[in-house]
Amino acid sequence: MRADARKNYDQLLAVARAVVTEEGADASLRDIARRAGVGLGTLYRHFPTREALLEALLRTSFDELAAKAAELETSGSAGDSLVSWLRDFVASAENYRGVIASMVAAISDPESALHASCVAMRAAGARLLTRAQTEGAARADIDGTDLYALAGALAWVGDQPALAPRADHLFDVIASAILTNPATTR
Amino acid sequence: MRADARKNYDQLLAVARAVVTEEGADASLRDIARRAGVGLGTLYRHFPTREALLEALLRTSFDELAAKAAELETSGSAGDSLVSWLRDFVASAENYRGVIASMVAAISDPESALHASCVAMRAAGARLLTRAQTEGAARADIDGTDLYALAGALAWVGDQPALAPRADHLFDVIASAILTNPATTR
DNA sequence: ACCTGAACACCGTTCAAGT
DNA sequence: ACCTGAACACCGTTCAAGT
Repeated sequence: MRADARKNYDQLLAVARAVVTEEGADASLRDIARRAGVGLGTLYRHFPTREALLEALLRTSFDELAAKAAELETSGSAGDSLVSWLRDFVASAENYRGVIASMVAAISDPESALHASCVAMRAAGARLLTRAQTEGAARADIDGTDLYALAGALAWVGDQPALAPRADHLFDVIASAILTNPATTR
Repeated sequence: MRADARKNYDQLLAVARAVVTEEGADASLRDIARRAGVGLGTLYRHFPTREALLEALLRTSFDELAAKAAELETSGSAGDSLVSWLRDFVASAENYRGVIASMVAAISDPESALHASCVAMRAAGARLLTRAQTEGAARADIDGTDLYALAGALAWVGDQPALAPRADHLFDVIASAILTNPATTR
Protein backbone atom coordinates (compact mmCIF):
# COMPACT_ATOMS: atom_id res chain seq x y z
CA MET A 1 0.00 0.00 0.00
CA ARG A 2 1.27 3.46 -0.88
CA ALA A 3 2.30 5.64 2.03
CA ASP A 4 -0.53 8.16 1.58
CA ALA A 5 -3.06 5.34 1.27
CA ARG A 6 -1.77 3.75 4.45
CA LYS A 7 -2.11 7.07 6.26
CA ASN A 8 -5.69 7.47 5.06
CA TYR A 9 -6.54 3.91 6.06
CA ASP A 10 -5.20 4.36 9.57
CA GLN A 11 -6.85 7.73 9.98
CA LEU A 12 -10.20 6.36 8.78
CA LEU A 13 -10.00 3.45 11.16
CA ALA A 14 -9.16 5.65 14.14
CA VAL A 15 -11.98 8.07 13.37
CA ALA A 16 -14.40 5.22 12.66
CA ARG A 17 -13.57 3.70 16.04
CA ALA A 18 -14.47 6.97 17.76
CA VAL A 19 -17.60 7.64 15.73
CA VAL A 20 -18.94 4.07 15.92
CA THR A 21 -18.29 4.03 19.66
CA GLU A 22 -20.36 7.17 19.92
CA GLU A 23 -23.10 6.57 17.35
CA GLY A 24 -23.26 2.81 17.00
CA ALA A 25 -22.83 0.46 14.05
CA ASP A 26 -25.17 2.50 11.86
CA ALA A 27 -23.09 5.66 12.13
CA SER A 28 -22.95 7.86 9.05
CA LEU A 29 -20.13 6.82 6.72
CA ARG A 30 -20.16 10.31 5.26
CA ASP A 31 -19.57 11.69 8.73
CA ILE A 32 -16.63 9.34 9.28
CA ALA A 33 -15.01 10.36 6.00
CA ARG A 34 -15.65 14.02 6.79
CA ARG A 35 -14.15 13.82 10.28
CA ALA A 36 -11.20 11.87 8.89
CA GLY A 37 -10.56 14.71 6.44
CA VAL A 38 -10.88 12.30 3.53
CA GLY A 39 -13.08 12.08 0.45
CA LEU A 40 -16.07 9.76 0.65
CA GLY A 41 -14.70 7.67 -2.22
CA THR A 42 -11.54 7.03 -0.23
CA LEU A 43 -13.54 5.47 2.56
CA TYR A 44 -15.29 3.21 0.05
CA ARG A 45 -11.97 2.30 -1.55
CA HIS A 46 -10.56 1.05 1.75
CA PHE A 47 -13.81 -0.36 3.13
CA PRO A 48 -16.11 -1.36 0.29
CA THR A 49 -18.95 -2.23 2.67
CA ARG A 50 -20.00 -1.26 6.16
CA GLU A 51 -19.23 -4.83 7.24
CA ALA A 52 -15.65 -4.44 6.03
CA LEU A 53 -15.25 -1.41 8.26
CA LEU A 54 -16.83 -3.18 11.23
CA GLU A 55 -14.60 -6.18 10.63
CA ALA A 56 -11.53 -3.97 10.80
CA LEU A 57 -12.83 -2.40 14.02
CA LEU A 58 -13.55 -5.80 15.56
CA ARG A 59 -10.39 -7.54 14.34
CA THR A 60 -8.57 -7.19 17.67
CA SER A 61 -11.56 -8.41 19.68
CA PHE A 62 -11.97 -11.42 17.42
CA ASP A 63 -8.31 -12.35 17.79
CA GLU A 64 -8.44 -11.94 21.56
CA LEU A 65 -11.57 -14.07 21.82
CA ALA A 66 -10.02 -16.78 19.69
CA ALA A 67 -6.90 -16.84 21.87
CA LYS A 68 -9.02 -16.87 25.01
CA ALA A 69 -11.03 -19.82 23.70
CA ALA A 70 -7.86 -21.73 22.88
CA GLU A 71 -6.61 -21.26 26.44
CA LEU A 72 -9.92 -22.17 28.04
CA GLU A 73 -10.36 -25.31 26.00
CA THR A 74 -7.80 -27.12 28.12
CA SER A 75 -8.07 -25.36 31.45
CA GLY A 76 -10.07 -25.68 34.63
CA SER A 77 -13.70 -26.70 34.81
CA ALA A 78 -15.50 -27.11 31.50
CA GLY A 79 -18.56 -25.27 32.79
CA ASP A 80 -16.58 -22.33 34.11
CA SER A 81 -14.58 -22.10 30.89
CA LEU A 82 -17.72 -21.97 28.81
CA VAL A 83 -19.35 -19.27 30.93
CA SER A 84 -16.17 -17.25 31.17
CA TRP A 85 -15.74 -17.19 27.39
CA LEU A 86 -19.40 -16.40 26.89
CA ARG A 87 -19.03 -13.42 29.20
CA ASP A 88 -16.07 -12.11 27.20
CA PHE A 89 -17.87 -12.65 23.93
CA VAL A 90 -20.93 -10.73 25.07
CA ALA A 91 -18.82 -7.92 26.55
CA SER A 92 -16.89 -7.58 23.34
CA ALA A 93 -20.04 -7.51 21.19
CA GLU A 94 -21.40 -4.76 23.42
CA ASN A 95 -18.38 -2.60 22.68
CA TYR A 96 -20.08 -1.11 19.63
CA ARG A 97 -23.80 -0.48 19.86
CA GLY A 98 -25.83 -2.33 17.26
CA VAL A 99 -22.98 -4.45 15.97
CA ILE A 100 -24.48 -7.70 17.21
CA ALA A 101 -27.16 -7.73 14.51
CA SER A 102 -24.46 -7.62 11.82
CA MET A 103 -22.49 -10.34 13.60
CA VAL A 104 -25.52 -12.59 13.68
CA ALA A 105 -26.52 -11.88 10.09
CA ALA A 106 -22.95 -12.62 8.95
CA ILE A 107 -23.30 -16.23 10.10
CA SER A 108 -25.53 -17.05 7.16
CA ASP A 109 -24.02 -14.63 4.64
CA PRO A 110 -20.76 -15.93 3.15
CA GLU A 111 -20.35 -12.60 1.30
CA SER A 112 -20.16 -10.60 4.52
CA ALA A 113 -16.73 -9.39 5.55
CA LEU A 114 -17.68 -10.57 9.03
CA HIS A 115 -18.60 -14.09 7.94
CA ALA A 116 -15.32 -15.91 8.59
CA SER A 117 -14.74 -14.34 12.00
CA CYS A 118 -18.28 -14.96 13.15
CA VAL A 119 -18.27 -18.56 12.01
CA ALA A 120 -14.98 -18.97 13.86
CA MET A 121 -16.50 -17.45 17.02
CA ARG A 122 -19.43 -19.82 16.81
CA ALA A 123 -17.06 -22.75 16.38
CA ALA A 124 -14.94 -21.65 19.35
CA GLY A 125 -18.04 -21.43 21.51
CA ALA A 126 -19.25 -24.77 20.20
CA ARG A 127 -15.99 -26.46 21.23
CA LEU A 128 -16.30 -25.13 24.77
CA LEU A 129 -19.94 -26.15 24.82
CA THR A 130 -19.23 -29.67 23.61
CA ARG A 131 -16.58 -30.19 26.25
CA ALA A 132 -18.98 -29.00 28.97
CA GLN A 133 -21.70 -31.25 27.60
CA THR A 134 -19.36 -34.25 27.56
CA GLU A 135 -18.62 -33.69 31.22
CA GLY A 136 -22.32 -33.26 31.96
CA ALA A 137 -21.79 -29.63 32.94
CA ALA A 138 -24.05 -28.18 30.24
CA ARG A 139 -27.46 -29.18 28.96
CA ALA A 140 -27.20 -31.55 26.04
CA ASP A 141 -30.05 -30.16 23.94
CA ILE A 142 -28.33 -27.04 22.57
CA ASP A 143 -25.69 -26.60 19.88
CA GLY A 144 -23.22 -23.95 18.79
CA THR A 145 -25.83 -21.91 16.95
CA ASP A 146 -28.09 -21.92 20.00
CA LEU A 147 -25.18 -20.72 22.10
CA TYR A 148 -24.39 -18.02 19.55
CA ALA A 149 -28.04 -16.96 19.57
CA LEU A 150 -28.15 -16.78 23.37
CA ALA A 151 -24.95 -14.72 23.36
CA GLY A 152 -26.48 -12.45 20.72
CA ALA A 153 -29.66 -12.10 22.74
CA LEU A 154 -27.65 -11.11 25.81
CA ALA A 155 -25.66 -8.57 23.81
CA TRP A 156 -28.93 -7.21 22.45
CA VAL A 157 -30.28 -6.78 25.97
CA GLY A 158 -27.10 -4.90 26.89
CA ASP A 159 -27.62 -2.64 23.86
CA GLN A 160 -31.09 -1.52 24.94
CA PRO A 161 -30.82 1.41 27.35
CA ALA A 162 -34.06 0.37 29.08
CA LEU A 163 -32.72 -3.15 29.76
CA ALA A 164 -28.98 -2.65 30.13
CA PRO A 165 -29.16 -2.39 33.95
CA ARG A 166 -30.46 -5.98 34.01
CA ALA A 167 -27.94 -7.35 31.54
CA ASP A 168 -25.58 -8.82 34.13
CA HIS A 169 -28.36 -10.48 36.04
CA LEU A 170 -29.88 -11.91 32.90
CA PHE A 171 -26.49 -13.23 31.92
CA ASP A 172 -26.53 -15.27 35.11
CA VAL A 173 -30.07 -16.48 34.46
CA ILE A 174 -29.19 -17.69 30.98
CA ALA A 175 -25.81 -19.05 32.02
CA SER A 176 -27.58 -21.12 34.66
CA ALA A 177 -29.97 -22.38 32.01
CA ILE A 178 -27.03 -23.50 29.88
CA LEU A 179 -25.31 -25.17 32.81
CA THR A 180 -28.44 -26.95 33.96
CA ASN A 181 -29.23 -30.27 32.38
CA PRO A 182 -33.03 -30.37 32.56
CA ALA A 183 -33.05 -34.16 32.23
CA THR A 184 -31.08 -34.56 35.45
CA THR A 185 -32.80 -31.88 37.55
CA ARG A 186 -36.32 -33.15 37.12
CA MET B 1 -63.24 13.38 12.64
CA ARG B 2 -64.36 14.58 9.22
CA ALA B 3 -65.40 11.89 6.78
CA ASP B 4 -62.48 12.47 4.40
CA ALA B 5 -60.01 12.46 7.31
CA ARG B 6 -61.45 9.19 8.57
CA LYS B 7 -61.05 7.68 5.14
CA ASN B 8 -57.43 8.79 4.94
CA TYR B 9 -56.72 7.47 8.42
CA ASP B 10 -58.15 4.04 7.64
CA GLN B 11 -56.40 3.88 4.30
CA LEU B 12 -53.06 4.86 5.87
CA LEU B 13 -53.41 2.25 8.56
CA ALA B 14 -54.26 -0.50 6.09
CA VAL B 15 -51.34 0.38 3.83
CA ALA B 16 -48.99 0.77 6.78
CA ARG B 17 -49.97 -2.70 7.99
CA ALA B 18 -49.01 -4.16 4.63
CA VAL B 19 -45.80 -2.18 4.23
CA VAL B 20 -44.58 -2.70 7.81
CA THR B 21 -45.34 -6.40 7.51
CA GLU B 22 -43.18 -6.47 4.42
CA GLU B 23 -40.39 -4.02 5.31
CA GLY B 24 -40.33 -3.99 9.09
CA ALA B 25 -40.76 -1.23 11.66
CA ASP B 26 -38.30 1.06 9.89
CA ALA B 27 -40.28 1.10 6.65
CA SER B 28 -40.26 4.35 4.71
CA LEU B 29 -43.06 6.66 5.85
CA ARG B 30 -42.88 8.40 2.50
CA ASP B 31 -43.52 5.08 0.82
CA ILE B 32 -46.54 4.43 3.03
CA ALA B 33 -48.04 7.82 2.23
CA ARG B 34 -47.32 7.32 -1.46
CA ARG B 35 -48.91 3.87 -1.59
CA ALA B 36 -51.88 5.17 0.38
CA GLY B 37 -52.36 7.88 -2.24
CA VAL B 38 -52.06 10.57 0.39
CA GLY B 39 -49.78 13.55 0.95
CA LEU B 40 -46.87 13.07 3.30
CA GLY B 41 -48.22 15.79 5.59
CA THR B 42 -51.45 13.86 5.97
CA LEU B 43 -49.56 10.88 7.36
CA TYR B 44 -47.83 13.16 9.87
CA ARG B 45 -51.14 14.77 10.81
CA HIS B 46 -52.67 11.42 11.74
CA PHE B 47 -49.50 9.83 13.12
CA PRO B 48 -47.16 12.51 14.42
CA THR B 49 -44.40 9.99 15.17
CA ARG B 50 -43.42 6.56 13.92
CA GLU B 51 -44.32 5.22 17.37
CA ALA B 52 -47.86 6.58 17.00
CA LEU B 53 -48.22 4.62 13.77
CA LEU B 54 -46.80 1.45 15.34
CA GLU B 55 -49.09 1.88 18.32
CA ALA B 56 -52.10 1.97 16.02
CA LEU B 57 -50.84 -1.14 14.22
CA LEU B 58 -50.27 -2.98 17.50
CA ARG B 59 -53.45 -1.81 19.24
CA THR B 60 -55.34 -5.04 18.57
CA SER B 61 -52.46 -7.23 19.71
CA PHE B 62 -52.07 -5.24 22.90
CA ASP B 63 -55.76 -5.58 23.70
CA GLU B 64 -55.73 -9.29 22.99
CA LEU B 65 -52.68 -9.82 25.16
CA ALA B 66 -54.25 -7.88 28.00
CA ALA B 67 -57.43 -9.96 27.78
CA LYS B 68 -55.39 -13.16 27.62
CA ALA B 69 -53.44 -12.15 30.72
CA ALA B 70 -56.65 -11.40 32.61
CA GLU B 71 -57.97 -14.87 31.79
CA LEU B 72 -54.75 -16.64 32.66
CA GLU B 73 -54.35 -14.88 35.99
CA THR B 74 -57.01 -17.08 37.54
CA SER B 75 -56.77 -20.26 35.53
CA GLY B 76 -54.87 -23.50 35.61
CA SER B 77 -51.30 -23.86 36.72
CA ALA B 78 -49.41 -20.67 37.47
CA GLY B 79 -46.34 -21.87 35.61
CA ASP B 80 -48.26 -22.90 32.51
CA SER B 81 -50.17 -19.62 32.51
CA LEU B 82 -46.95 -17.63 32.63
CA VAL B 83 -45.31 -19.56 29.82
CA SER B 84 -48.44 -19.55 27.70
CA TRP B 85 -48.75 -15.76 27.92
CA LEU B 86 -45.07 -15.31 27.28
CA ARG B 87 -45.40 -17.34 24.12
CA ASP B 88 -48.27 -15.18 22.89
CA PHE B 89 -46.39 -12.01 23.76
CA VAL B 90 -43.31 -13.08 21.83
CA ALA B 91 -45.36 -14.26 18.85
CA SER B 92 -47.20 -10.96 18.74
CA ALA B 93 -43.99 -8.92 18.93
CA GLU B 94 -42.61 -10.97 16.04
CA ASN B 95 -45.55 -9.97 13.87
CA TYR B 96 -43.71 -6.86 12.69
CA ARG B 97 -39.98 -7.14 12.14
CA GLY B 98 -37.94 -4.76 14.26
CA VAL B 99 -40.81 -3.56 16.39
CA ILE B 100 -39.45 -5.12 19.57
CA ALA B 101 -36.69 -2.49 19.90
CA SER B 102 -39.31 0.27 19.95
CA MET B 103 -41.41 -1.66 22.44
CA VAL B 104 -38.46 -2.02 24.76
CA ALA B 105 -37.34 1.59 24.38
CA ALA B 106 -40.90 2.77 25.10
CA ILE B 107 -40.71 1.33 28.61
CA SER B 108 -38.39 4.12 29.73
CA ASP B 109 -39.78 6.86 27.50
CA PRO B 110 -43.04 8.34 28.81
CA GLU B 111 -43.30 10.47 25.65
CA SER B 112 -43.51 7.43 23.39
CA ALA B 113 -46.91 6.59 21.99
CA LEU B 114 -46.10 3.00 22.91
CA HIS B 115 -45.27 3.78 26.53
CA ALA B 116 -48.62 3.09 28.21
CA SER B 117 -49.25 -0.16 26.35
CA CYS B 118 -45.76 -1.47 26.97
CA VAL B 119 -45.84 -0.63 30.64
CA ALA B 120 -49.20 -2.40 30.81
CA MET B 121 -47.73 -5.47 29.08
CA ARG B 122 -44.85 -5.55 31.52
CA ALA B 123 -47.31 -5.28 34.40
CA ALA B 124 -49.46 -8.08 33.03
CA GLY B 125 -46.43 -10.31 32.70
CA ALA B 126 -45.29 -9.33 36.18
CA ARG B 127 -48.63 -10.39 37.68
CA LEU B 128 -48.38 -13.81 36.06
CA LEU B 129 -44.77 -14.07 37.19
CA THR B 130 -45.57 -13.12 40.77
CA ARG B 131 -48.30 -15.73 40.99
CA ALA B 132 -45.93 -18.39 39.66
CA GLN B 133 -43.26 -17.29 42.11
CA THR B 134 -45.67 -17.42 45.02
CA GLU B 135 -46.49 -21.00 44.14
CA GLY B 136 -42.80 -21.81 43.77
CA ALA B 137 -43.25 -22.49 40.05
CA ALA B 138 -40.87 -19.74 38.89
CA ARG B 139 -37.45 -18.67 40.08
CA ALA B 140 -37.71 -15.92 42.68
CA ASP B 141 -34.77 -13.80 41.54
CA ILE B 142 -36.35 -12.15 38.50
CA ASP B 143 -38.90 -9.35 38.22
CA GLY B 144 -41.26 -7.96 35.60
CA THR B 145 -38.53 -6.06 33.79
CA ASP B 146 -36.36 -9.16 33.61
CA LEU B 147 -39.29 -11.07 32.16
CA TYR B 148 -39.92 -8.28 29.65
CA ALA B 149 -36.23 -8.32 28.71
CA LEU B 150 -36.23 -12.10 28.21
CA ALA B 151 -39.35 -11.82 26.07
CA GLY B 152 -37.69 -9.05 24.08
CA ALA B 153 -34.56 -11.12 23.66
CA LEU B 154 -36.62 -14.04 22.34
CA ALA B 155 -38.48 -11.79 19.92
CA TRP B 156 -35.13 -10.41 18.78
CA VAL B 157 -33.88 -13.93 18.10
CA GLY B 158 -37.02 -14.59 16.06
CA ASP B 159 -36.34 -11.42 14.08
CA GLN B 160 -32.87 -12.50 12.96
CA PRO B 161 -33.11 -14.66 9.83
CA ALA B 162 -29.96 -16.55 10.83
CA LEU B 163 -31.43 -17.48 14.22
CA ALA B 164 -35.16 -17.70 13.61
CA PRO B 165 -35.09 -21.50 13.03
CA ARG B 166 -33.88 -21.88 16.64
CA ALA B 167 -36.38 -19.44 18.14
CA ASP B 168 -38.86 -22.08 19.31
CA HIS B 169 -36.20 -24.21 20.88
CA LEU B 170 -34.62 -21.24 22.62
CA PHE B 171 -38.03 -20.28 23.91
CA ASP B 172 -38.14 -23.62 25.69
CA VAL B 173 -34.62 -23.18 27.05
CA ILE B 174 -35.43 -19.78 28.52
CA ALA B 175 -38.88 -20.82 29.69
CA SER B 176 -37.26 -23.68 31.58
CA ALA B 177 -34.82 -21.20 33.14
CA ILE B 178 -37.73 -19.10 34.33
CA LEU B 179 -39.60 -22.09 35.70
CA THR B 180 -36.56 -23.49 37.47
CA ASN B 181 -35.82 -22.22 40.93
CA PRO B 182 -32.04 -22.52 41.12
CA ALA B 183 -32.14 -22.53 44.92
CA THR B 184 -34.19 -25.72 44.97
CA THR B 185 -32.47 -27.62 42.16
CA ARG B 186 -28.97 -27.45 43.58
C1' DA C 1 -60.45 21.28 9.24
C1' DC C 2 -57.90 19.06 6.54
C1' DC C 3 -54.75 18.14 2.63
C1' DT C 4 -50.70 18.81 -0.47
C1' DG C 5 -46.10 18.77 -1.83
C1' DA C 6 -42.05 21.68 -2.09
C1' DA C 7 -38.12 22.71 0.81
C1' DC C 8 -34.43 21.51 3.85
C1' DA C 9 -30.99 18.79 5.72
C1' DC C 10 -29.55 14.64 5.77
C1' DC C 11 -28.29 9.51 3.95
C1' DG C 12 -25.58 5.42 0.92
C1' DT C 13 -23.38 4.50 -3.29
C1' DT C 14 -21.18 5.29 -7.72
C1' DC C 15 -18.02 7.17 -10.85
C1' DA C 16 -15.84 10.74 -13.97
C1' DA C 17 -12.22 13.73 -13.35
C1' DG C 18 -8.16 14.88 -11.34
C1' DT C 19 -3.06 14.14 -9.24
C1' DA D 1 -2.39 4.15 -7.67
C1' DC D 2 -4.96 6.71 -5.30
C1' DC D 3 -8.00 10.62 -4.11
C1' DT D 4 -11.94 13.91 -4.64
C1' DG D 5 -16.49 15.39 -4.58
C1' DA D 6 -20.46 16.01 -7.60
C1' DA D 7 -24.43 13.35 -8.97
C1' DC D 8 -28.25 10.30 -8.13
C1' DA D 9 -31.83 8.32 -5.66
C1' DC D 10 -33.39 7.98 -1.57
C1' DC D 11 -34.73 9.41 3.65
C1' DG D 12 -37.49 12.17 7.89
C1' DT D 13 -39.61 16.35 9.12
C1' DT D 14 -41.66 20.90 8.64
C1' DC D 15 -44.68 24.25 6.92
C1' DA D 16 -46.66 27.75 3.57
C1' DA D 17 -50.21 27.49 0.42
C1' DG D 18 -54.30 25.69 -1.00
C1' DT D 19 -59.47 23.66 -0.57
